[in-house]
Amino acid sequence: MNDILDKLNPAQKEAVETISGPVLILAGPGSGKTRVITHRIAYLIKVCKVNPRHILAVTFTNKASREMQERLSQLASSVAGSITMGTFHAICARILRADGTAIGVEAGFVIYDQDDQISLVKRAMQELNLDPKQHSPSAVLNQISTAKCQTFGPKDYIKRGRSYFEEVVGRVYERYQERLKSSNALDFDDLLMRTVELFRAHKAILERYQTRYVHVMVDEFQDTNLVQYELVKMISAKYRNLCVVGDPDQSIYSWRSADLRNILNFEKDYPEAKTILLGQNYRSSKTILDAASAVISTNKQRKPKELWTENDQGAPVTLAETYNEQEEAQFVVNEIEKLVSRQEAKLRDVAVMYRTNAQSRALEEAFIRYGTPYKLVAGTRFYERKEVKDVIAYMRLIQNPADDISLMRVINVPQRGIGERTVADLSIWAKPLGLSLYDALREISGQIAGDSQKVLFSPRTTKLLVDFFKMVEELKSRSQSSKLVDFFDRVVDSTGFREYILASPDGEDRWDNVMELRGVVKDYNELPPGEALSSLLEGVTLVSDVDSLKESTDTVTLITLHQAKGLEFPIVFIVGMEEGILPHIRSFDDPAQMEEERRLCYVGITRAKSRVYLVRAFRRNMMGGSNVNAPSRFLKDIPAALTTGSRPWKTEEKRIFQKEYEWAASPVTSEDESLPELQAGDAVRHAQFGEGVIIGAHPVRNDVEAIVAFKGIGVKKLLLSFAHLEKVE
DNA sequence: CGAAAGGCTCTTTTT
DNA sequence: GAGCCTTTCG
Repeated sequence: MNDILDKLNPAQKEAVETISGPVLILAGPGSGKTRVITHRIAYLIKVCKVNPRHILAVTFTNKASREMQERLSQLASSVAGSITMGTFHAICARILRADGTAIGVEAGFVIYDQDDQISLVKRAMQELNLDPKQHSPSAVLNQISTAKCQTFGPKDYIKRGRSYFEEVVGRVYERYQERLKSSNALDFDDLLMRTVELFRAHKAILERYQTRYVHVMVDEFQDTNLVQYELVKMISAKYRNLCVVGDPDQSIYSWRSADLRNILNFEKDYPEAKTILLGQNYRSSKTILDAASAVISTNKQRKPKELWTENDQGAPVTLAETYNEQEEAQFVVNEIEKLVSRQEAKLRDVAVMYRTNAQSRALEEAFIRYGTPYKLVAGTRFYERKEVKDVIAYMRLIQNPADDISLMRVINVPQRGIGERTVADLSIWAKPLGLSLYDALREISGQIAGDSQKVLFSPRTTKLLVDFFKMVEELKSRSQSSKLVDFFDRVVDSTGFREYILASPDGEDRWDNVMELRGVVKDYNELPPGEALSSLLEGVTLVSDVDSLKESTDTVTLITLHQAKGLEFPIVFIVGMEEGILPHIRSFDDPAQMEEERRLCYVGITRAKSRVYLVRAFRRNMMGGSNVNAPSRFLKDIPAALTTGSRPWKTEEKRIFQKEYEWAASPVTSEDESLPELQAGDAVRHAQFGEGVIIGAHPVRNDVEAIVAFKGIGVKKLLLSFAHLEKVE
């Protein structure tokens, strides 16, 4: 049994053994946090003989939860499955499905994601005759979300409202909640807020959970918001065995209402709390840890804490400057190829991190051009793709016909002649009758049969509406009887979705996405029909992209800095180390946000075990135009002794001049090897870029890369096997 | 009345 | 460059 404690250092051991009362574990990066949590749970079960049913563990992502389950089953095999583990949202969804009826939440509710939330805000604003140009729906939603994270309902919000804007938001908020209710839907924030509401209103229910969960643990506590903390406090109030784990320096979700004060308040709310610092880093080289510390130590709103490692000094941090984002991507790919060919790393050891999703584009292009396998973690996130959301909306509508948002999404997809105007009219007609849009369709179908004289729509439109209604009814009856996959195929088939997708631009790719969704559907196939559908729908709303990150294949990982939290890689590239990108321009006028950018940079660097590359570009194309960005201020904070490569801020002006000159002049040099049919100096034509001159060429893998200066466009690097250059005389 | 085409504005990060 | 909205055409 002592193997649970054997391989732990003194601080880790203390964290594992302190099982009663409140505990705050401050865990630096790479300090074996996951290990401590899993060992602590194993210790509770195996040594203290705690029934696993009595343990609740909250994680930040589903992936973290799965990983913990896996590690746990190695330590305490058989029982690991029976503890409650998951994200706040997943756990709350479970609680509300079980007990939500007490506060009027029906068990069959659907969960609205951000996309749906925006649609609903727009709809609410429309109903209130508010101009979306005057108040942006996303700003309004933001306010609503913030309010919910502080458990302010519409009434509380309106009471507090001071400005004109808040008055408007209050009205929208009220209407928004009404609409959620009539659609039998909850949004992300509702899952949390309404669970708190449930517990406040029904002490008996709360007590049941309090009695069950004797031991409560929360991971990534620095990124919890007020409702989440409230929830945790309520559930653990009876036994006060609450263990929270976090690192204030890695708090990067304040824009999602995460509140660092939770950590400060924890010590206030639980004066008897024991605080344990995990300061030894087992992940990174000394150099990397020192560089990261140098970056984070500039923050003012922070308690310094001592981090150390017994790992080797390791390689210096590589700083690199490139001309633009294409060259930046090129540099990354070349460097990776070098590492791989020297057998210093496999592709799977490498992650390329960036601040904004848009930055992945240039990287992807370079990876594709060189044929280096990669996987993109976000981009257009899978479940947010139009084609995927559309199919899901069909299924949601079938499961919950009250879901107006889903109905509006699909009623004319593929186009069946039911336009905006018709839907608006339908909505206006349904509202005073208290009908959902779907029930309104049912009424209309009934009227046709009953030959009512009330004619709402033209005969043509009426027929279209009735046809749609009948189709959905038909599918609904299917959903009761068929296996989920058969039902899925039926949906895609009888709605005409398949032909519609295949006929659209990039149809093949989009169809592949639908088929990928079908693969997910298969996982639920063995459940009984009714249950299968609702589990599927909940699953697809609450998963994130990191959750599906597989380690098995040997590819480079492209990932945002936010998503990289909690992961580790031997080799990390951070690109876009520029003012305006990292730190992001939106943080310039707010010192608190600037500190968060710094933490983000810190999180990125500390993901690395052995090598870090910090790359920046002089020029970057953003919204059509091209910008010259100064090097990131974070680069300056890393002592020169820890780095290799150019310190860009010294040579910057010179570089800009040289580079701009070189590019503008596009001199035809003689650095070339000769090509099969083309050589330097040849004039060529390209389908997209027009006419140009070959500047140089060199072999790449089993291909040749040509460098071509195009008239009015600039210099491009092209692989001959792809580019189809045509020689011009 | 719906669909297609052109013009406008803004770009962070996500459970 | 893309999504969103408005205008125009059928």
